[in-house]
Amino acid sequence: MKEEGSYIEIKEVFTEYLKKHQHRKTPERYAILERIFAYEGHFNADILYNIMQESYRVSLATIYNTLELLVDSKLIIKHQLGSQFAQYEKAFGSNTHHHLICTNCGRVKEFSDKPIRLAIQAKTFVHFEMSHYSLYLYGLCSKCKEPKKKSID
Amino acid sequence: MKEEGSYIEIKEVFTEYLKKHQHRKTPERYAILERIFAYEGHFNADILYNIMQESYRVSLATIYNTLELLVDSKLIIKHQLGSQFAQYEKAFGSNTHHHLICTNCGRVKEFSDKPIRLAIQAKTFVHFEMSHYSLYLYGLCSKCKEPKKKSID
DNA sequence: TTTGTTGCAAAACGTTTGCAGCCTC
DNA sequence: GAGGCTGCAAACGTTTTGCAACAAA
Repeated sequence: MKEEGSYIEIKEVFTEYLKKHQHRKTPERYAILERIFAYEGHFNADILYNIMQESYRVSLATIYNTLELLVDSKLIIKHQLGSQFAQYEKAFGSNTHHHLICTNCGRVKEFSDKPIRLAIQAKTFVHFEMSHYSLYLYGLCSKCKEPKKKSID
Repeated sequence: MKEEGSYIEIKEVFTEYLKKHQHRKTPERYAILERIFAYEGHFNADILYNIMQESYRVSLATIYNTLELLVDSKLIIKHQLGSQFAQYEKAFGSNTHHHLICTNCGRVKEFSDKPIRLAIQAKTFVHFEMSHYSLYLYGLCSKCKEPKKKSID
């Protein structure tokens, strides 16, 4: 897995993708990519839309359009973490991680685990070519497990 | 993990759950459970609604209500496999399995893998109590990978 | 110049909710 | 009989779509 750090590199990957698929290199698309690059953590279309208003004004339709391109170009990952709306996160710059989802409050936390990662990566299929994966562990977070004890968290 | 086979046993589990949570034992709820018990594979609320019309007529609202109870009672598992709508499957009668999802055609296949299962089950958290998990592997199925070669599958 | 892309608003989609009547407890 | 559950339809929130204007190629 290549470690892609700078925005310049990410931008190049996106440009290559757009060129290859004969999509246009619009300022909106790069503005969105730039904003995502600077954003830490999970986000959804609405959050991104609100953030964008500060810098480069784009419509929700364009947000969705661009998110789809970014997912297809493997620059971001789309999650459906149980809620109605899709959540996204950068696919570059950070290590593979999994998600803990509290079935009571919906809170999402990330964690990494080498044995799990290795076990999954070791798996190969004759009739399937894996590109990426998502592991979601559901359960109760500390707050919902022990409601009597006030955790600051 | 206890192997629950017959509908009688499943029904008992559900009855226990309803009793414990002071929910009423309505004919609609049992009719839905019975239909799910007989159904093979993944389904969603709409599919279930259509199937139900053949035997016991219930409204979509009741379908959703009952699905939530069944999820809560751990008799079925809810998945968000990338699409807009939730998919469900029985949590009884079959082994733990994971999902292969084709990013091109959306086809879903199941597979089992002991090393992966053990690695995940070995993981414990101080501030999180795992109840269940979902592993989704995304990629290209044989049909979408080699479109020239006709696979019978 | 061509045609993909944009913004806007309306539509679509799965799911949830409000409410009157019903039925379990 | 009280109150949870049902069916129905309307409401909801996210995502998609239709269309005219725009701009990248």
